[in-house]
Amino acid sequence: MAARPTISDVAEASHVSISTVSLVMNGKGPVAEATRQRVQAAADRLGYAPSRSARGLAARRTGNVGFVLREDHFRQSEPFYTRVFLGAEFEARRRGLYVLLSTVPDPYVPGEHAPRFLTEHSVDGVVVAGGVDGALIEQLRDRAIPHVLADFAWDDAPQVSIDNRGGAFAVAAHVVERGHQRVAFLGADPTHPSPNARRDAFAEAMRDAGRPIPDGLLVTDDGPSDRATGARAGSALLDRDPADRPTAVFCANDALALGLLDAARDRGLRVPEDLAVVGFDDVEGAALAFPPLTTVHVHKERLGEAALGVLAEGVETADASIPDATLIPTQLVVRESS
Amino acid sequence: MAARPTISDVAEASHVSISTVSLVMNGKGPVAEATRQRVQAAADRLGYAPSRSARGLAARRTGNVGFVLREDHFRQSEPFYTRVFLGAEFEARRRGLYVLLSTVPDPYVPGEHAPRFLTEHSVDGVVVAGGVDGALIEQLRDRAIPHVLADFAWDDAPQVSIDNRGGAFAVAAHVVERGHQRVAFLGADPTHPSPNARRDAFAEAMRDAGRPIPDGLLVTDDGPSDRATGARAGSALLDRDPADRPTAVFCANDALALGLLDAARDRGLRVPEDLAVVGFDDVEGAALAFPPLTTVHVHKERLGEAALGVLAEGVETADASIPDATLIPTQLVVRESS
DNA sequence: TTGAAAGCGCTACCAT
DNA sequence: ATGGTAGCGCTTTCAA
Repeated sequence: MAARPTISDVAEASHVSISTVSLVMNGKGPVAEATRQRVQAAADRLGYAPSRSARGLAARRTGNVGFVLREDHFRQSEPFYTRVFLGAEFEARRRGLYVLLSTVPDPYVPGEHAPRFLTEHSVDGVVVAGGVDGALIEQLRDRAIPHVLADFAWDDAPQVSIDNRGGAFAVAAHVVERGHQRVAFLGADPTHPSPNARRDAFAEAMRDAGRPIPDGLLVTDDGPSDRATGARAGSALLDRDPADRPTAVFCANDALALGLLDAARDRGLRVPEDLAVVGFDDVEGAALAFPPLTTVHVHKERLGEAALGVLAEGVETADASIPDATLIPTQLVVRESS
Repeated sequence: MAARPTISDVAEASHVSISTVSLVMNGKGPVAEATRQRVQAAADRLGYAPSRSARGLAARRTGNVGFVLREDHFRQSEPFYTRVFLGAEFEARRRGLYVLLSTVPDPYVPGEHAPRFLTEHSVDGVVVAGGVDGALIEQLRDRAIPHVLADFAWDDAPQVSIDNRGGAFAVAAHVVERGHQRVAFLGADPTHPSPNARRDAFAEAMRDAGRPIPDGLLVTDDGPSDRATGARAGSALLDRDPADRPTAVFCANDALALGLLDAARDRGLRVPEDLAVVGFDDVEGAALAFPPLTTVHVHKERLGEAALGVLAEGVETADASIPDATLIPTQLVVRESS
């Protein structure tokens, strides 16, 4: 196998200097159209691709971005953040960047758990997906590593978020239209802003609709937002006196909703006749649930794309122009559980 | 913020040449213990971390490995390959490598879908997880990029696989012990070696046990190994004449088994009384299924670790010494569906 | 519009 | 056991 072609090979083949080849490859500077084409042709013919290492060394930019998320989020049954990652990777590819994925434990000890690429400065910026220990974000800030949070918030760090408010309002309109009088909200993981935002917006919308949610039916569990929590906290809701048991429950995410469905089934309750259930996120399992779950669709890939885009713009323009917040729209998907 | 320290800073601070610092940082060559410690101390004090780019450029190794899997495998509801990736990432971290994750579509067109890091030569080797288009593997071979397949096989490419045979034998022993006389096997995705290996081993074991599986009960669907296929192909199995409807079904993976549970529920069959169901993989959802699924546990992280380990060894020793095959053990987990 | 040349920070070879 | 030094392949002034 011939050795990998270098910029000099291309320069030689197209009878120009390596400087010119560099300009062409980066689409910079003023280059005569004829020259550009000749160089490009030679590069294509030789199968030339610039060396990342050399480029990184000379330009002081690595061309890598980090993507960090909490380990338990990555392992969780429904691939929410996996899809956020896919979106980020897609956008990175478009921009010629590589994504280094790393998970961090919770709690996070900066000195011990820091992703290698942080300590080694081998990324130009970092996307943080979902809730993580604030220590990580502060470490990023202290080291002056550009970062964007996707579906999370911390101090005034730049973020890209889901339109939780819009989704919650749509759900409220839906349950009101269905005529439900006793409606509950079930949330969890109070350290994450999304469940709380959904709760507050939902409570507000129901109040606006003249059906304020009584205190006892507005529950936020301390556990993680997973199916087990949904089953447990949901059970408490369903075991209330039948007279004030809710006829509809809006869960802060699909995992909780699936757990609630488990609890309903255990009690022989029919869904949606005896109990309407609505989730949030629209994960894969929502449509496969029994019955298929009414939920708020979140475009996860787009969230990742947006986060990476915002980060990349900030890194390229090298100023502090990372916008404070970007909102990814949501959409109610009515299936059979409500 | 002070500029990032370089090797020269460390050399200066510890009164040695940069060559010596390099040796120390790489744990190579003969260096006096006193010198080593002095250098190390200076490096720590300055917060020095070698530049990846410079190192890669000089050493002609990038320190990156690629991790490729099919896009639909990555998005799928149960995070099987996600966990394989976690294992690989863990092992990579131990070895000071970065992992670049990329998905490829299926079918795969080499010229069009090749992960960037392949064409840009920015990885030292690649782990391929799960079934992918053979064209990808041939491209790897043609470009002489070291690679290891995890849970897949193609020609004589080095691979790390699951002990499908051992798992299938354990399942056979289990259903025989439970006294089942009419047992079926349900597989899918015939292009992947694992379902087929599970089928063949299971058939062999049942034959050995004097309960050969009749042809009609040994089904391999052409569809993907997912829940929808399980429901569809499972329905066909359950709609057979009651006289020869199976009393137990071993599914090639958990997704199929969950689909079969859906089909059984639709028909009002009780599990395990009317129908015993056994899966394979032990994904998150298996324990949460209704009823909890008996299945064969696969240590997914270990699969990833092993694949990365094998790859790294091969890359480091730079010879063709990548072993042909490594086997990751499995274990039967009996829950309530059988 | 193009070219020459000076690094970027490191590894590895050859001296000493 | 340690140091000097020549690149690795590229970007980026600065000149022409």
